[in-house]
Amino acid sequence: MMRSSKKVGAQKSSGRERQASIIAAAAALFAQKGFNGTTTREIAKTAGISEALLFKHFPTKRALYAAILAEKVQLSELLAAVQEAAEKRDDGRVFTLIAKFRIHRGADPSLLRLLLFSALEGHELSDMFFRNRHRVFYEYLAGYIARRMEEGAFRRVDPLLAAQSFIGMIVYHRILHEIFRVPPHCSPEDAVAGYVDLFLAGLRSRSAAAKRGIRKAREGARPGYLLPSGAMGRPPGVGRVK
Amino acid sequence: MMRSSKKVGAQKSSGRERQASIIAAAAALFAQKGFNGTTTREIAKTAGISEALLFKHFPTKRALYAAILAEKVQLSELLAAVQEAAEKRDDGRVFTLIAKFRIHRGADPSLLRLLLFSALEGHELSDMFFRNRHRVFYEYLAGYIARRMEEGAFRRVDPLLAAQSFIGMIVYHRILHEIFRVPPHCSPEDAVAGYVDLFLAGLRSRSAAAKRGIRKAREGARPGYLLPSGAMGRPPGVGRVK
DNA sequence: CTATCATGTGAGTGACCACTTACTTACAAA
DNA sequence: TTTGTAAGTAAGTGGTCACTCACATGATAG
Repeated sequence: MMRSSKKVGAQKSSGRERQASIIAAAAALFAQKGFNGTTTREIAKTAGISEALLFKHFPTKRALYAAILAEKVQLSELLAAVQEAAEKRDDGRVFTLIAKFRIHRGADPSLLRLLLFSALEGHELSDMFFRNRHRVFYEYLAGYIARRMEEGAFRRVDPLLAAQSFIGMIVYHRILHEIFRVPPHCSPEDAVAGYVDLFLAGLRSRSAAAKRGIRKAREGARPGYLLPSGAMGRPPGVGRVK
Repeated sequence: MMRSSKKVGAQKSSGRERQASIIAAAAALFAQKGFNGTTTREIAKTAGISEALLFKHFPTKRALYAAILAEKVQLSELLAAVQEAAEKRDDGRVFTLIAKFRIHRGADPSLLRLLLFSALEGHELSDMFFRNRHRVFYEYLAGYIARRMEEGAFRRVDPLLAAQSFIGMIVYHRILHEIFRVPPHCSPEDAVAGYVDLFLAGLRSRSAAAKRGIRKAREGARPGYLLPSGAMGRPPGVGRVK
């Protein structure tokens, strides 16, 4: 009864803004400590609001998590740049662009942690997340490599395996430094150059002699590495999700 | 008062056996669900004992976790086999052995999960774990690659970066299949062969012409990749994290 | 037989968790 | 001014967590 202007709390924001600030706070915490390691109280405090308000925006903690994952699944402008280099058959540029992008730019440091956490914790959205955001790269790459093989520029190898190798180098590089905190022993630029050089050298035709004889395609049981047609569908229904 | 022969529980075991069975149960659960995602009740139940007994063997949940990590840090018999191939300069065998070992044999499936979980959750033993069990491989490899470079068998590249690339391919392969549950698209043998082929092709001297002229070592500003002197010396101070 | 002691347990304990309830406040349309 | 409603909160609630305590059991040494 004797309360006048006691409670101040957060000033009012529109639902959208508030939702965004909650997601930002939660993403940082989940990336740092995982889903089970983060409490809703912490999230609310970080976002500067009460726990109750948090639950007015997201019905459960899991729904909030799902919203974060869904939001992070926007694909980058990277593919356009790569596409251009790919059409010019500039192999060095194609792989350098991808490596550079994933190593310094576009490398939201919390994203890798979030992704690993969600996969390890068996979150049901992890698959979708992984498939849209990550797999796209190496399926696209596999398509490019297969094309260059047909053209005789690359040796015949399993293109999907080759693409995985390249992405593997890059991702492991990040895991080493971002997750295991291994201090870098050379500049990011040198690392990118080193990976691309090593990988391309392994792919290029050793001698022009290999150029004919491609049609044979002895791979036999090649699975399905032909370019994911509709690579990124619409982000599946996120809001609710139990 | 009316109790007569009610409680049966586990039959008595020696402290050692019991401790081992607790560790086994806990390791499986931690690997599956992480530290925060696993309850001591579950662990006790899986081990077939009461929670109270669990806490008689390990003072805290964290101590139990530490015991598991410490136990998993025994290094394998792998290095001996590799050493032999290395002395014969059998490059293919060296890399195939390592890849094979890490891909099908000696690949305790829970180990990768445990390692990733502990790194993500910032457990203080993660550093030690990683350094002893994992880093050894690529530091050893870097040494071997550097030697083969000196001998003119490999192109001049940054040996540590090359070693990381190779381990990266292999580890990413496992992460893809064990963590993200991507179905394998070829047999493990083909995968191993593919990775080794790709990697070695990238390393080998393109032409014999390169063989002389190594002494020049035009790298100029080469950083510090000269054979980790005491390959597994004391770790660089990485040990923060609560 | 009995005292000892490691091995074992059921039944807690306080702390903290995700989530709810009952309420207030600010603001804009009527 | 009234009033409808979205934005906001303090103070819970039941359940679960890591961890404890008082006591039971059984093998064995004297």
